[in-house]
Amino acid sequence: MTDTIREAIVYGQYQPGDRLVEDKLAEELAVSRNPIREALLALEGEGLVKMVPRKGATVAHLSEEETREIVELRAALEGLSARLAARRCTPDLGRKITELLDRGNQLSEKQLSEKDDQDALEEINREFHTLVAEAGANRYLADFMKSLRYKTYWLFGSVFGSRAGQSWKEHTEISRAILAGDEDLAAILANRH
Amino acid sequence: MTDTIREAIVYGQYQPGDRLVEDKLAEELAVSRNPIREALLALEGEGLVKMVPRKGATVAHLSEEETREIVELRAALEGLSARLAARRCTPDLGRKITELLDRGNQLSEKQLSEKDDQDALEEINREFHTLVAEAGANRYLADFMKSLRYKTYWLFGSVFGSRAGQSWKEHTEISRAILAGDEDLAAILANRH
DNA sequence: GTATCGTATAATGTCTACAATCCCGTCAAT
DNA sequence: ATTGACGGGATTGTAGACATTATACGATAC
Repeated sequence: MTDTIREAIVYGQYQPGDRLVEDKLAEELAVSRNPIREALLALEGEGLVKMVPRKGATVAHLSEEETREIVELRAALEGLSARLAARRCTPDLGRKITELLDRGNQLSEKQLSEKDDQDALEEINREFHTLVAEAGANRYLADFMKSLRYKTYWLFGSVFGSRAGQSWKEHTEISRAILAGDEDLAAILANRH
Repeated sequence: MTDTIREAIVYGQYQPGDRLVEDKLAEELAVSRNPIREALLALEGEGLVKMVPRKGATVAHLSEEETREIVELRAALEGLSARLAARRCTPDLGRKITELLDRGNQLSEKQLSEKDDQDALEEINREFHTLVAEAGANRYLADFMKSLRYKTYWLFGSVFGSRAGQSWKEHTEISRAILAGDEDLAAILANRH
């Protein structure tokens, strides 16, 4: 239920500022209001929904200010995450990362015109970040970054495709620094990324 | 409702691992199960409660591993927060911080044996961190750190009192770095703190 | 014509009831 | 004695109904 509504928001089915009326959602999704309320509450915790007591829920409307804050924070935390990964990366995870890198490189060498390829690359992108977070061995950081990534995708989803190739090159460099255990370099690269 | 349960957890009324049965909580707090469910859901989002579908909610049980992760993350983020504060601190906020520092210093010079004084100092401590977060001008970071602070208090609440004096000296130094706009120093000091 | 008050409507907050599921203890069969 | 099936009790998930409150619109007074 939560996932259904979240995707509807992230994929743009509901626009920022739209009211999310419990009765209507309940009818559309063919459940009672109770599960809807719980889903909205969870989404509020993630920052995608804004709830005002006695007034109802709306899709969160991120001001430029907040957008800046999210991007800034994500940049800083990607840096921190990469630093921790460089410090702690186990051989096993290192192998997985290089493996994923190979797959990504193969894909990005092909022409990127096809929709399927782009989707696949995005999926690999996500996996890459997940692996780095795992290597950092800090679940709280990993969870928080996951929600931040959701939000940046939400904010900039449309322009991701065009940067996919560039993005992948940067991943390669970051990985190299992580595998070499160079904390500072990994942090700087990831921050810029 | 949420606040009531959270405090009961943070102040140790419910121990980690304890089951939180909706019916019983509902009866104790004299409401129906519905508000309870919503509160538990919110607390799960904060990480104080663990919910398993169809099995129920328990007070989260933080392993040593997780404790380490929380402390590590908080240290890093306090550093980041102080860095941002040093970069962005407005004159107005600067005044407020020095003001708060004075009040804190006055209090910490008195003997700290009295319970009231300790409580007051803790309150000022909280305000200090809140001000620094505000100066950093990043609400997402500020919110996240607030929940981290809740958790560290929960984990180490009992030993806070003894460190209050020491802690306050460190605050003074951090403030000085922030007001001077020295990002690196502020970050390092706050990280260590 | 404007402002204010009252009422109607719509939406949220809460409660009670019921259905679905899980857990534990008992009992029988091998 | 151990394992597996079966009930009973407890607990969660969901539905529907009621109470409470915010908002919008219209009527009335000035």
